[in-house]
Amino acid sequence: MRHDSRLSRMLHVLIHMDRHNGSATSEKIAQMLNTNPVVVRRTMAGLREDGYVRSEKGHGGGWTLARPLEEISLLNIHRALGSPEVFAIGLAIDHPDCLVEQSVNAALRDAFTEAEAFLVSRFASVTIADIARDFDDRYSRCDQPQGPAACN
Amino acid sequence: MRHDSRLSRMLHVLIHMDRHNGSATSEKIAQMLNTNPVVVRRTMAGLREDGYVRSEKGHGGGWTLARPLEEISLLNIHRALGSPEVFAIGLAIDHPDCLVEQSVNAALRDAFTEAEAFLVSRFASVTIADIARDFDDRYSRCDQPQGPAACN
DNA sequence: TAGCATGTAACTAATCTTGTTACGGAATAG
DNA sequence: CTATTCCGTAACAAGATTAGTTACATGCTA
Repeated sequence: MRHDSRLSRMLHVLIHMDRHNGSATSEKIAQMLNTNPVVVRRTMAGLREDGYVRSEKGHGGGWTLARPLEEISLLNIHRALGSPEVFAIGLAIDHPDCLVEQSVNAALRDAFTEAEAFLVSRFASVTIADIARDFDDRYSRCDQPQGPAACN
Repeated sequence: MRHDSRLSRMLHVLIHMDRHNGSATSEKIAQMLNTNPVVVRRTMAGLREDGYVRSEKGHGGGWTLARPLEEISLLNIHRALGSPEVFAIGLAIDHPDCLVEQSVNAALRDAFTEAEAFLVSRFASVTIADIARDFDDRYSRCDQPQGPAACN
């Protein structure tokens, strides 16, 4: 079962956009994510619709942040991506009328519903600015001579 | 992203096996799950290795419960299935040396780790007998004349 | 108006899971 | 001891989903 890494990727992009503060073309972003411009446009479209980024055409165009990172939570981005399915494990619906299946699914549904509520509240409580601050910490530490080799 | 419904299906099967208490062939189970015998054997193999069911070859063979449902938790079955990935959302690893990616992934990993711990403890606290009891409730209720149409 | 950048549809490729076929081995009935 | 039944497993085919790609239209700016 393959992972959906769009959330991780979008957070990555938004922080880079903020720190480099300027506009970035889909081409540039695609290089950053090891993918291609069309995929970037597809993915960023949701963020634009929800007002977190803006896109401009023509010379000097590209993508820019529409709001400060303090005002964007992980949940906001999750939703902007269409609230993709969180779990890779799901319920069987082979015999919807079977009472055994109903009991099994009710039990599993309870557990997954609670776990998702937990995750959602966690996502709501973290802003991208929080993550960017953590990045600043790492960066200042690795800026030292004895720091890690790669700080791109 | 397609769901892995093996957990739900295996719980379903185990309860049926217990309530009908006798052995069931892969063929029978396959019919119950709208699938085919080879898939059943593949999936049940893990449960057998962990000692929850036994399989016997030849005439009158098939699958039987090796332990009472009281002693089998949802977590046991989850593990017997190889502890499949719980989440459909994952971390991007396009640039492992990029400190921004590291910060993003650290934040996401924290959230997912906690959510998974929650789910695991939930799974550990529910036995299949608990679910079977819930089934008994539903069954006794629907046994009434005014109950649901299908009580297979 | 030339060139750059996004928007989007349509198609291709890669991947993953499930379903299927085929055959081997073990147990049992008769 | 032989035919039948059933599991075990490998190997292959089919189906579904996602990411990647191509192509072309639109819009903006110099």
